[in-house]
Amino acid sequence: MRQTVQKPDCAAIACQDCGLYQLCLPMGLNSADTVLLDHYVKRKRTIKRGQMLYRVGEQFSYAYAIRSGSVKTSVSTEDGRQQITGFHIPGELLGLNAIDENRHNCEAVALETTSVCEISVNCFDELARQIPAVHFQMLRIMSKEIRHNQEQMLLLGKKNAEERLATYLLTLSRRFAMRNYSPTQFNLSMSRSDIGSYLGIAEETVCRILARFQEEGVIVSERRLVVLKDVKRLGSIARESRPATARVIPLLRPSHATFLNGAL
Amino acid sequence: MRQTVQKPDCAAIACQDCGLYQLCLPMGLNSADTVLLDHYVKRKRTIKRGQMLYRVGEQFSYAYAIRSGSVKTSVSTEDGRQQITGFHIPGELLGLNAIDENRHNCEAVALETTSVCEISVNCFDELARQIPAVHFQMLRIMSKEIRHNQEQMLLLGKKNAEERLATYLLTLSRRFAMRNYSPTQFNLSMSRSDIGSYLGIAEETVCRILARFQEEGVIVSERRLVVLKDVKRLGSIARESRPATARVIPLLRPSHATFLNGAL
DNA sequence: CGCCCTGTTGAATCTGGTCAAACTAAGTGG
DNA sequence: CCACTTAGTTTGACCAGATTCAACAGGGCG
Repeated sequence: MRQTVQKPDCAAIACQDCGLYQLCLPMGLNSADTVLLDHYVKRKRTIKRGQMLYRVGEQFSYAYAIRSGSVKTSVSTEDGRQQITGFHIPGELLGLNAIDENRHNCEAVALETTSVCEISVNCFDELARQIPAVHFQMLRIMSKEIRHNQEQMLLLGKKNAEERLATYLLTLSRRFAMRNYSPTQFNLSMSRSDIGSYLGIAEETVCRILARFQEEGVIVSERRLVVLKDVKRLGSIARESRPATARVIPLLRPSHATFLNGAL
Repeated sequence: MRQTVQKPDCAAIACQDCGLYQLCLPMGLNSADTVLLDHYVKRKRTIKRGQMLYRVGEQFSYAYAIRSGSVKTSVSTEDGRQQITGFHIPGELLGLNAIDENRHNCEAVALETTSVCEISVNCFDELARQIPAVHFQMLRIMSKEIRHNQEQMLLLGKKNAEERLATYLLTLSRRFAMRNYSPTQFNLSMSRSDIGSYLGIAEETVCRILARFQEEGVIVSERRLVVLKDVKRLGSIARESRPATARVIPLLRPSHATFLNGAL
């Protein structure tokens, strides 16, 4: 069983190339030995489109780092209406928010064939005890998620369909850019229906607005392929809360340095 | 300056009666000495209705524990539309989600005269180093917020105005019940406009639906006073995602016991 | 080749928003 | 103590954006 796992293994899990850089990169850990050891405990798992990573109510035993592919998370009303709360791409860590209730409170489904890395919660314990910085990273990850959720609430509560779509396309664009993919041309792994569910509008509305954007020359959209033609215009439609020029924020700031316990 | 603060002081901050029980109660700390020491570093602050606790972009220097009163947090679009993301009552901890960017990403405004306890972020560092359980509590607090936000996204994305109001009243009722106030009769500290902003509907709609509920005998509402007359009915209107019978979840579970470092 | 899923477009309907106005409660200042 | 102001609340009338229902197109896959 996993309880008898050795300490270095846990560190390894967090620091290999399995998509967990969200947790380990900012820590500046020496990964030489961890890479060496990561065979021991890393548990890769591959799931096909439509398969579930975890479901509501399920015991929280693992967090998941996405290696490749993409995943949607969602919550539902008792009568089956489903709200997608997020799309997740490689490098992101999933499931941490189950920590409070010890069971997952949303479900995660693969949008395409997806490879993930399971991290046992016990491993987090281990990791966190050894490397205080891991704790801080966990806090940051959750903090980031809260910020995203706030933006999404603003979108769902106050924006009209056009603004929602524009915001959505721009956010995607930025995320791709951050990972060195083209920010103006990309393939969507999610269906129109998924987009609608995420944005709180009907899938027909998604189609209509995309068609309108295309008419106006703002984008070109052909099924799952999207090309942004006029990012500026898109931005003015989106009317976002934050300036488009994202400030570069240092990964770690002095006042939190003690969290790192000298790891940096 | 606060950097020279002694270790016990920080523990004291977290464990006095200043509303921080969200952070310390589950830890089972001996509060005798901490109460004794809490004069040193606790910084109480009282703000009047409409005054701001922190604003967007402001440096993240303090988290706030609410002692009395209530606070709303909100985010806004660049053209001024405001989405209220949460109402906060005594015992709750505010502002932690700024940890990632090191600056507040929402604003917090008092709904009435409100007394808070400022906790320096440096103190969290101190606290967390001494008592690993504090880290775990911070994770839990943020996890809980994420869960709330997910529910709210479901509400904003998929529910109609009636369902939103019903959900809102029931959620309030449960929160009051949890603090040993009457779950069926309470005063709202927020305006109709605030409720509307929170639920993503116009304040006129809030009025209309409340009037309808009253006609149907589900509630009695007189300005800020609300009396729930038919909780069952309200529940069936709300169509919530979770069963009304909330499971009792143990504060700490075995697999996370190591976080506590034997504090329990 | 034909089925099925996804996406697209059209038309009718309706929920909830907007605008406007009246009303209430609570101050405020003379 | 009362006239006046102001903020909050309530109700009505009208309208627009988005949903719903329905029909259809087109790719992908067995």
